[in-house]
Amino acid sequence: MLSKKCKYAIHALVYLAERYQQGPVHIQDIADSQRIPKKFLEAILLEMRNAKILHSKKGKGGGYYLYKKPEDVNMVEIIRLMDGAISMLPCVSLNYYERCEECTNEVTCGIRDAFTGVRDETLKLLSKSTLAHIVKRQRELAK
Amino acid sequence: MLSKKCKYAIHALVYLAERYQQGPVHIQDIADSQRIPKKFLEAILLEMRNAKILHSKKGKGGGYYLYKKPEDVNMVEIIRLMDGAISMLPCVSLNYYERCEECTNEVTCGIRDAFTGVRDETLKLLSKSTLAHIVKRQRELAK
DNA sequence: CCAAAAGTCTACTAATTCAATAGATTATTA
DNA sequence: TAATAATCTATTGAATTAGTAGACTTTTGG
Repeated sequence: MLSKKCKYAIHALVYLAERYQQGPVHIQDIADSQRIPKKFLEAILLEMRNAKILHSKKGKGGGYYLYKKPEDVNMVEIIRLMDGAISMLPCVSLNYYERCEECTNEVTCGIRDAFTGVRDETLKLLSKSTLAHIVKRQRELAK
Repeated sequence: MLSKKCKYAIHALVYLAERYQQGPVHIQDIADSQRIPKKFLEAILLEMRNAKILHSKKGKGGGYYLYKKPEDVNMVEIIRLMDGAISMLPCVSLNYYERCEECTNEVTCGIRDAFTGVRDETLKLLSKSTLAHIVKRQRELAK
């Protein structure tokens, strides 16, 4: 399950993607519309800013806006940033690999196969899922 | 990520599957070989017993053994039992569905699509991954 | 038949992670 | 230059996960 933080991040990003190239959006505006605690959202946006996904503008008329193009931001990137590994087992993770403590011998472990497959499929699907796709889909559904 | 509990459960099951139809195995034996805290393992095995995956025999010469056939126990069943939902979002879960709090309108939510796809693929792969497969794979790798 | 073995059950406690809040600070611009 | 809005540091509270303790029950081999 994705954490609340990650879900908040996705919703905030979609909101910003819907307003791409329309100037900065206030944190307060995002917080209100997406029902996210403002202070928590601040931290989340800041993290995405540091990851160069968002930019911000301080002072009057400031706020946050997408730095990357909506078609260049996919779910894999967001989940990794917010929650860490995509895979279900650390010993199968590409970006957050860790040796399985409970594994006596990783080489002969028959469990990893299935989870490697799941990881690959998940990455394939989620990397295709971009903010641009989501916004498009949203607009179709709203008709 | 799967919880430790779930990983312990999988390892214990694989261990028992390797010894299928060879009589009951002591909790202590499983705990020692798989490096699982015994008391914690007790609770895990009990849960799987209540789910009719395992059977147990009390008293001297007792222990736990697989009740279901190794080819009939797959990863989906174990993960659901130990950790709950397989899907990454509650609003996309088949067995643990919950309305997304942060979703203003679930019907027009463009986020769900991708995660529905991930759920389906994950279920497909993990339901094919049975104890029998894992043991077989393990024996091949050990050669 | 009874003592030892081994699972069962209830109830905690500790540790970690997740979620949220508070408040002071800095930068910007109208 | 005052108001606005993001930035940063630090903490707190809540929930979940992991692990422990100990008494109880059942079974069976000698």
